[in-house]
Amino acid sequence: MSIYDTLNEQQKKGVFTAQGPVLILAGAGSGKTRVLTHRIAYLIDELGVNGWNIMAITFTNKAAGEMKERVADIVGMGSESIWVTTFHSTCVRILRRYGDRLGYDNNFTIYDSDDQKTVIKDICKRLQIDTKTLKERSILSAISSAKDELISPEEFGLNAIGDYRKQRIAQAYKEYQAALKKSNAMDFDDLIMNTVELFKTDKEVLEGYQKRFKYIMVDEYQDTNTAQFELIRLLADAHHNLCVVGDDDQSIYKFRGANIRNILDFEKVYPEAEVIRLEQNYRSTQNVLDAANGVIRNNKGRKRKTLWTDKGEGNLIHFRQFDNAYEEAEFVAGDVARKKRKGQADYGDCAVLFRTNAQARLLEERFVVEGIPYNVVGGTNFYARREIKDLLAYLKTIDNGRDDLAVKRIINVPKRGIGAATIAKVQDYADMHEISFYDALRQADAIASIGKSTAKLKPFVNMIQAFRSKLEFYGLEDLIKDIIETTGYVEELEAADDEEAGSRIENIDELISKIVAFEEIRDHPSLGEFLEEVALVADIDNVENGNNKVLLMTLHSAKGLEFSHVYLTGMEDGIFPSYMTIASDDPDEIEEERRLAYVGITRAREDLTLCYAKMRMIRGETQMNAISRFVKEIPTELMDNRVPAPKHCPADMTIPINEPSGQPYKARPVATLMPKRTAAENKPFIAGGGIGSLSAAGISKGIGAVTGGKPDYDIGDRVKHVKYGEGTVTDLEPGPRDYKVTVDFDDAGQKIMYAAFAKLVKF
DNA sequence: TAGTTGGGTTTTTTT
DNA sequence: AACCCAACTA
Repeated sequence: MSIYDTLNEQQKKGVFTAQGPVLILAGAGSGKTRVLTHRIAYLIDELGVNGWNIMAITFTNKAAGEMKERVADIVGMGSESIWVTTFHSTCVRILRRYGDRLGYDNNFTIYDSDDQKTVIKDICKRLQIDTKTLKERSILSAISSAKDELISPEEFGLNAIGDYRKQRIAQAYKEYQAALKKSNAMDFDDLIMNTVELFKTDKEVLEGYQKRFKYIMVDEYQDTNTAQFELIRLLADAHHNLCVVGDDDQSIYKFRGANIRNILDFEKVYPEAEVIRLEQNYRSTQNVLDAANGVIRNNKGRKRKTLWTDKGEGNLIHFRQFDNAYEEAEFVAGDVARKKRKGQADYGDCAVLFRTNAQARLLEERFVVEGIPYNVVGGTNFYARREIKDLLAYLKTIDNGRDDLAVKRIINVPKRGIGAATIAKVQDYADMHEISFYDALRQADAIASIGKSTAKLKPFVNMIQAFRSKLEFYGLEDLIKDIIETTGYVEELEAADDEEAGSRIENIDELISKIVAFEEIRDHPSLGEFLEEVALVADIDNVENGNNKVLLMTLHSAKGLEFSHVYLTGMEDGIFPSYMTIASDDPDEIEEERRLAYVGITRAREDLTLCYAKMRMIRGETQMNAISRFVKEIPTELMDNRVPAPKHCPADMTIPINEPSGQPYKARPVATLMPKRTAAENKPFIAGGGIGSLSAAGISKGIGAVTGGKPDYDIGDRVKHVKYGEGTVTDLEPGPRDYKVTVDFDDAGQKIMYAAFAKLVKF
């Protein structure tokens, strides 16, 4: 009996074909992760390959972490040394080591989309680009696409000849790259493009990595872009032991540069490639699969694939129609509650999917009312929130003084009376002497034009310098608390005392928790590493399994996940497929949208519910939409089709799909149905959240973040802290928003902390 | 310099 | 509906 016995023939072929290029076309739910993990096990245990020589690339940190775990479970020794990471982390790791060969400092900063926007705005001003006709957003997306295709600013300029608009973008692109380099910063796309550049210009580096990575595997291959493919191609060039796994039907990231040709043309690039199809689905019932197949068969130009399962037919697909989005949300939350009550499903078995993040709002409110624990994945990234970005900017300034953006962000936050005029003068001085903004600040005395304001700049510089020198002696937790204390950041928020301030403070507490957690996990936690980790996390990465909450997320976020019970909401033409793709003359766009529907449907193991709302408020406008064409592509015999019965009717009523207006169900006026609740009114209902909560600010902050209550320990009690170990409580006093507890730890000495996130356990 | 207000804009998806 | 920005006022 070996671990490979449970694999089917095709899966075995995928595992045992270790040499040469391999393309595994893996339908949804066909066990591709099992193939990858067993393949790694086979390489190590049977072929004696050193884990050091294996690289597996995934798209999210979450997927990477899970793969690492599963490999460790089945491989005896040597799984620790395998590189299992995302494209972006891989590139950062390489560039941290060799970035200097491209003219960057190895402690470069990673810019997020917010930072990019700030940079491009400034450039548009300088180049006098009229942002009415040429939007910053379009410029950035043009730059991003160029980088995905490995097109340099120079090349972009050459292609732009004769096209004024393109020429302007080319200028902006050039300026943008210069600005980033000057700030010692890279954006997401640079990480990939620069690594490719490094490999192409530096044989020594490339050969080093080629020698190391004898076996390379790429997951979600259909979502790779041209630059990522080139990166992989270069790495695999010495050994050709490249195994890619993907499903062209699940390619949903074209807007991010994913090049579907990578998968469709794999055999052209590697004519000797072995192609393996995984067509047995182990996830869903026949009905779910038939529904998925019914939709996806309307796409042209896909690789032939027929998914089958030996599971039974299972439940019919439920199709539910509502008058408006409030009723839809009411139904979904109610249905989850009903299933829970009847023991048909637990919260953690359910997921609610939608096309756009904005749709989460109503659903969330309804889940709060019902008291159902849930998590919203995505929306505004935790690290993109203002207060978090502010504090991170302090950390970045301390870590990399060349990051002008970070310095400018915080120089007057909290208010120090340093205004735009002063900043402009400092910048002029910096430009003149070709030094960074921060270095210019340090020489403020020499800037004649500033005058009195010099007195305001000096304390700022001194403060940053002090943080830097103190960092030699204390850890990141002490640093962030010192920053908050010294700058009075939280104090200012407390003074503001509005509703938002409360949730901002909670977010800051959560940031501190994340820093504490980071320091616990790492052996030698450094500031740079923390900032790097933070820059590369995706929302989905923080979703914990096993805390039994309903997950609310976009269809995109749901890729790669599976749930027993899935709700697809907003099944309306104009929402899904989105209006943009319907209006587009490019038929490929609607096909990508259809693939998204395919992804959504195939997330379900047993039970799939599609929801339609006749009316929906979009950007302040009430829209009426037809039933999604994707619903109509599902064979009708697979569906039950009902509108919920009005209160006085005994049973649900069945009506034909094509005549939603035929229903006898009159809604009460929308306004009285579900009056909009303010955040304050929502507070008593708090249900979701918890540490690591990804929910929209304010609505579902967590159990662990509840502040103000008196802890269950007192002065003199012995307590245990997750990091500092055991100690004695020496002081406990009520602070402005939480108890401040002082503990004399046996090993770590005396610490003062807020009770809510100290999480001390009395014993 | 800081805070307010009114007007204009909004890609849908994200590493 | 919500956000962002520019212009205006204190």
